[in-house]
Amino acid sequence: MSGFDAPSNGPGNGPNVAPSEPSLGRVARRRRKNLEALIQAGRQVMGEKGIDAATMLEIAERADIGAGTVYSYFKSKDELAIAVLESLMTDLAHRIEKVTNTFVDPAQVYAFGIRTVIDTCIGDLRWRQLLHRSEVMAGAMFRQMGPFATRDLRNATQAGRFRIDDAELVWRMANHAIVGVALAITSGEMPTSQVEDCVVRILCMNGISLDEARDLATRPRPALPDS
Amino acid sequence: MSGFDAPSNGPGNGPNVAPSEPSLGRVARRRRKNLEALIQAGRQVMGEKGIDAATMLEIAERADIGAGTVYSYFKSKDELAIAVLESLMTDLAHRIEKVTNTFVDPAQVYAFGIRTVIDTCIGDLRWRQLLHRSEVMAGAMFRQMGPFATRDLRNATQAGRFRIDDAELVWRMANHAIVGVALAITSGEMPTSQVEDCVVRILCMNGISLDEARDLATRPRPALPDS
DNA sequence: GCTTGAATATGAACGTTATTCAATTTTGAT
DNA sequence: ATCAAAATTGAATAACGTTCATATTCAAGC
Repeated sequence: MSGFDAPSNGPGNGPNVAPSEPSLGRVARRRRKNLEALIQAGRQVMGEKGIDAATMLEIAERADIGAGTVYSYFKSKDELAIAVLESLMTDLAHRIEKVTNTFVDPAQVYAFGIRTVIDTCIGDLRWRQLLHRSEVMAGAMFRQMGPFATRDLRNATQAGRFRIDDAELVWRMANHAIVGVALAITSGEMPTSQVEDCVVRILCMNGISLDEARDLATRPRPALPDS
Repeated sequence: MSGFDAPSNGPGNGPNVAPSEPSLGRVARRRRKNLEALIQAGRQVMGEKGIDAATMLEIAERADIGAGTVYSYFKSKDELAIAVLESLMTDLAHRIEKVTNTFVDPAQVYAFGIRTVIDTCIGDLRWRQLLHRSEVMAGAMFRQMGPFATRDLRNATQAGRFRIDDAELVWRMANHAIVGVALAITSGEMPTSQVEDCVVRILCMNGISLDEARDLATRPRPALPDS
């Protein structure tokens, strides 16, 4: 089961909005609603046009918020983009966990996650555009899906399936490799048929043999629940 | 075996720009000179301020070229950035080859290259700024250093040191992992002491055991020649 | 209910900068 | 010298992220 629940707002910077308490004042509630609307609008517009081509004005209008007001929620366009991506990542992480917590092999849990993330990146229209800011994408992925992924890596290591000292390190590298692969596929530089090989190589980073990695990557995968 | 522009062990091949042919017209020669000046200016300005903060005007002025003229050489700012990065990559690839073509173990050749690229990314001030456009960085790296890297991967595979079917695939993933690692280190999210572990994991992608990878990554490395 | 000041929202205005384009210069052949 | 095509120029354009003076909303105190 989920030992980690993704916190709504990570440490460091981020929009300052109180957690959802039922006894919150009207202002705070509206503020929260506007924040949600902004992220939702950001998901739409940025998913359609990409992060760079999306304009703050269009996002603000789609969220029914004044252009300048956005900056009382996010310090910059990039911060909004990060929030949007983190929102997507959190959703996906939870959908993945719904499936994998029935698995018995901890290594397979990780393998399933890797494969699913890649598939989503290249399959979901709304994700594709966002790949073109690799470092933002990988950063959000690292932060939001990290707790899940590193937990799986540690479980598999403890079970003797993987050999990893620093799960965060491995996860970070896997992250960037995933984004790179997805970028290559969506831009037509690589056929979709190679995804499995990519998963194999990412699994190799966990200190297992090529054959073990191949075995893990070719196991049948159940379908994801709808979001 | 390798592609047309795959490097051979023969030294003396200059960077991507051919040596000035005397049979070329005066216009073509001046055009080539301006192109070089532009890339050089781009290396300077973008290396100082990063790709985004560098302005086309400053680059044009530093190259002693009219602001609009740049667009007769490059279709866009991004295209100029790509040329700049490719220029850096080519230089580094040749410096690496000067050292590695004395090695006997083909696997060590690759390992040295990986380590050197990471070190350059995080050590050279001019490279650091450029990391923030990961996808451009990784793309240039893939294209310019690819011929060298895939050749090394294939050599090592043929020698039975690595197990790789598609060298391009592995190189692409290594690429993005390298950029991700460098980004994490330069932004303080990861200590420099972890670089060796990163190299180990990248080597693991080549289908070797963790111990073999560790052995490769810890071999003493000769110094690079100055550019 | 009314007042009030602080928090919040607004969108027009600003500044920056990549890109364009009409005018000008250069080129090489006649 | 002449001319047409190619190359160059830098001022003008347009787009967009961000700021800011003003307006609005809210909840606490009277």
